[in-house]
Amino acid sequence: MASQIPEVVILRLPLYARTLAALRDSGQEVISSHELGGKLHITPAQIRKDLSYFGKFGKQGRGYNIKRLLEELQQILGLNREWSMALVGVGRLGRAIIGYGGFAPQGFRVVAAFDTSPELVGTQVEHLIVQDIAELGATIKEKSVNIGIVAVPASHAQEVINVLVSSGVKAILNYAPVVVKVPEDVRVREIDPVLALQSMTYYIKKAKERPAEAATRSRQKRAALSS
Amino acid sequence: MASQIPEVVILRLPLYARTLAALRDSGQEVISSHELGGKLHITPAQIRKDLSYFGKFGKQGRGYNIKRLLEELQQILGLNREWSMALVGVGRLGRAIIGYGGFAPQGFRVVAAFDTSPELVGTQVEHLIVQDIAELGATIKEKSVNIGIVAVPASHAQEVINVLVSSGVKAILNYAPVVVKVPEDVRVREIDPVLALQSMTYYIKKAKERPAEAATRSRQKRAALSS
DNA sequence: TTCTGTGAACGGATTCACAGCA
DNA sequence: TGCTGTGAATCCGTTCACAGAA
Repeated sequence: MASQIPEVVILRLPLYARTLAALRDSGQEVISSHELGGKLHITPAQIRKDLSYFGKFGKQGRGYNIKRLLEELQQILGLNREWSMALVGVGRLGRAIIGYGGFAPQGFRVVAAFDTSPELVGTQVEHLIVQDIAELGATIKEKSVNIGIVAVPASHAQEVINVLVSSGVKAILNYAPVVVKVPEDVRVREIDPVLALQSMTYYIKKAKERPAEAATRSRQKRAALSS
Repeated sequence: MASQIPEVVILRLPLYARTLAALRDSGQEVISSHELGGKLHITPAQIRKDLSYFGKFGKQGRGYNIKRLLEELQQILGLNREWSMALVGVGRLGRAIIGYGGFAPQGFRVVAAFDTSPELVGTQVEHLIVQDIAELGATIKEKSVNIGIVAVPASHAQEVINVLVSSGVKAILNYAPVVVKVPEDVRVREIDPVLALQSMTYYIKKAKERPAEAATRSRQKRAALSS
């Protein structure tokens, strides 16, 4: 029963959490769904409905206590702990991922890096020693890794993901430009800047072809902008 | 009139194009909506409906000619040309973006890089000389840049995007973890691996709390898997 | 008043189902 | 027989609108 929460809702929660964290750091204590919606281009009703799946966090007439709501969201999303991740593929992209400073402050840590290349295995990249992919299963158990990051060429992504999945990983951040097959209980998120670009070019092209009505286009649902 | 094509459809087209390109390279000549759907976890009906917004590209009883359909999609998306991009923010992330090998083969080229730091301006990064952001407007016109890439800290993203927009850029790839405000006729795509991770942790956490029904969860629409 | 929480109404994307062509 | 193209039906997320608490 209960909890069949739409996936889109889950995708928006981290956005709320991020924004609330920034507001908290700026010293603000309370926010209304209207004001939060203004910042995120989301309607106030949407935000209230999303939150209502998880409980009643607001006060009528006032809004939401930022600190309180943030803590609730972190609890819901599991952000009040550290998550260990294993990276596969220590090429140029993989190295950039290891060096990316955005993960650690949010509690995500790359604790192991794997590759197949004999030249790479054994070498040090930042704080990690590159391991052979044969050791993946053992290391994942040993270091309680929950998340895999795939940064290998598209042609090898599926096999790498098979190894991750058979080692028990349930969440994969996939930088390889392919849609992969995974069991029902494994989540994959694709990070692909090229796909993002290729959908934007459609709109640039269209606007150039018919410049007159450029602004008529429907955008994502129009946010009720605050005052 | 006409063309109010849902944005989700446009987001799927590059996926189709990518897959068709791989099939073409593998020598396959024809594909059915059923087979293509199997590779992408998309229902055959969805694919046929998506394509029907743009024309009739298939042959009943046979399927789609891969080369032909790919060319059509490239035409529709504007992928049959080069696109010039300007990068703002030459920190660690910015440098990784400049060095990323995935853009060029798809016709996307970073032709200028900007920063505000006096230490960086004038230095060379790969094939580019870092320019002061004050030169952005002029360079964008000069080099016919259509796309901006933002790789600055969240706190500066909005102002950088304001500059890009006022220089005429209509598409922005935003690596900064903030939702920014842009005019109706400007497209923004966020690239944020942390948000992607933070929504997956929800499911990992949930599965651990109620392991019994882990596999019961509804996934994204179940694809009718091929044979 | 102000703003939340929520059932009901709505709207739009997905899926169905079938006519029709190869 | 096989598979496309597409109106119709369905499903599901979004928005509405209002009761009710502060």
